[in-house]
Amino acid sequence: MRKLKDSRRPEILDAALAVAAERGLDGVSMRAVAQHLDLTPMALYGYFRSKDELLDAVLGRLLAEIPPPPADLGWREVVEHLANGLRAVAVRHPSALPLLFTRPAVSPAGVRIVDMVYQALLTAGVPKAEVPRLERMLSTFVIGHVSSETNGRFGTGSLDSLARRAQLPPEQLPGLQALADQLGAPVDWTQEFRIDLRDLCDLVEHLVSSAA
Amino acid sequence: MRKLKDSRRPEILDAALAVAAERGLDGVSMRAVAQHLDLTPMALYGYFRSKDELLDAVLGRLLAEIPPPPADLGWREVVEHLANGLRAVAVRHPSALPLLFTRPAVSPAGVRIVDMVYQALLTAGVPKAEVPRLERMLSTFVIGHVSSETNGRFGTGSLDSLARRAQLPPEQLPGLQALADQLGAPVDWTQEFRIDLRDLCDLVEHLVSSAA
DNA sequence: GACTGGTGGTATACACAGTAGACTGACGCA
DNA sequence: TGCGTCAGTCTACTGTGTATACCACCAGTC
Repeated sequence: MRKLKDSRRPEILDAALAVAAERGLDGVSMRAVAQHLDLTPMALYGYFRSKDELLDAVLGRLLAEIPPPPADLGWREVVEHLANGLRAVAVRHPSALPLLFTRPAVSPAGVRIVDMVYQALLTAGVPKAEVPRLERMLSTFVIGHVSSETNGRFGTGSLDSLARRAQLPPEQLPGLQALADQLGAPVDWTQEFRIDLRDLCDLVEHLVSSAA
Repeated sequence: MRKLKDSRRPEILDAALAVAAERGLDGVSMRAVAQHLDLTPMALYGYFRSKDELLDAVLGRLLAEIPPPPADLGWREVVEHLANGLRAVAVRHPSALPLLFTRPAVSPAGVRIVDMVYQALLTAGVPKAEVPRLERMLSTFVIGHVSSETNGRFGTGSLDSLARRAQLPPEQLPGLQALADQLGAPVDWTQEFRIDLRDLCDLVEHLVSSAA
């Protein structure tokens, strides 16, 4: 296993993000990244053993962009800070975001974030045995929401939802029919994200108080 | 835009799933699927306009595998039925699962499922204006959990979590340290999924009662 | 019987992907 | 002077999605 250089690794990750922004994640090829740096593709293999490893590093870079929360925050604020931090990253790098759900976050930055959530839940009074589960639930929601938002699972507006309905006879979709007027309205995703998060923190608090 | 044949579409989707099971989702190439059917790759283009369209159809097939809930279930049971149905699909086709989060579910089967959740929430007494949000929250969790479980975001066991910790000095990870004994234990994902879902349904009920 | 149109494929070819392997040139140090 | 390491190049192989062109068959219909 040959040793890898690391001098220009950050530069390469930036190039990969730039390419992703310009041509989408599928456009991130070794050739494209190399070209962005005026290099040959094979030069990258001195820094990353494979394309997969490069993409893992890109994900690590994304997570590292989340600023650490100030020390004096309460547990809810910590959770919100981290969640909003991830969402801000998503806004900055929407096209790179699918990485979040397609590969495990094994980078140091990822571990650090999980640890902060653990601490937050512990100070909230969650029993030790429940902490890992609730961390998984929260992170699943946050990553899932942010990812759905940017990759289109939540639909790209009313036009889309109308088109989907048209595939089936309306009488087979009573729920959609009953909600016809709600579904046309545009959604403020930032607000929805905040409310969902508040609800989930309420849930945590509820579990704490009912366990006591 | 040429018209597509549909006679052998199901057969092709089965072949794609079989290839995914054998060689992983990345192994699903037009050539591999064709070979599985003793065809040339180009024969598939009579049935699907592109590989993307084929994969969308595979996702539709997965969702169509979820059995419709019996008519006499309460709203919580409907939600649980659908959630467990999706999870069962995930167990049957783990390697195809990343499709769930990487492309929007625009198939009729997907629309039908969303509609059933809408109906469930309405009968639960959720105000119309809140229904779409809660559906998104629930589906985000369900898809996210199932997807995390099968694609490894939840880690592949204690060995993995130990390895992750080793990347950083332990004194930087007080949360992980405090939970050392919990984190080694194996997790019953089926149970965790059920408990999470129960908690989320409790949350829905709480919102209903506090809105009244 | 010839003509037409649709169905269900094949054959060939192109541009692009990841990456193995061998190589080149520059630089620091003995 | 010569050796080792670093940084990057060049070439080539295999595999990918898919456009274009073609062919064989079979049901009607004039």
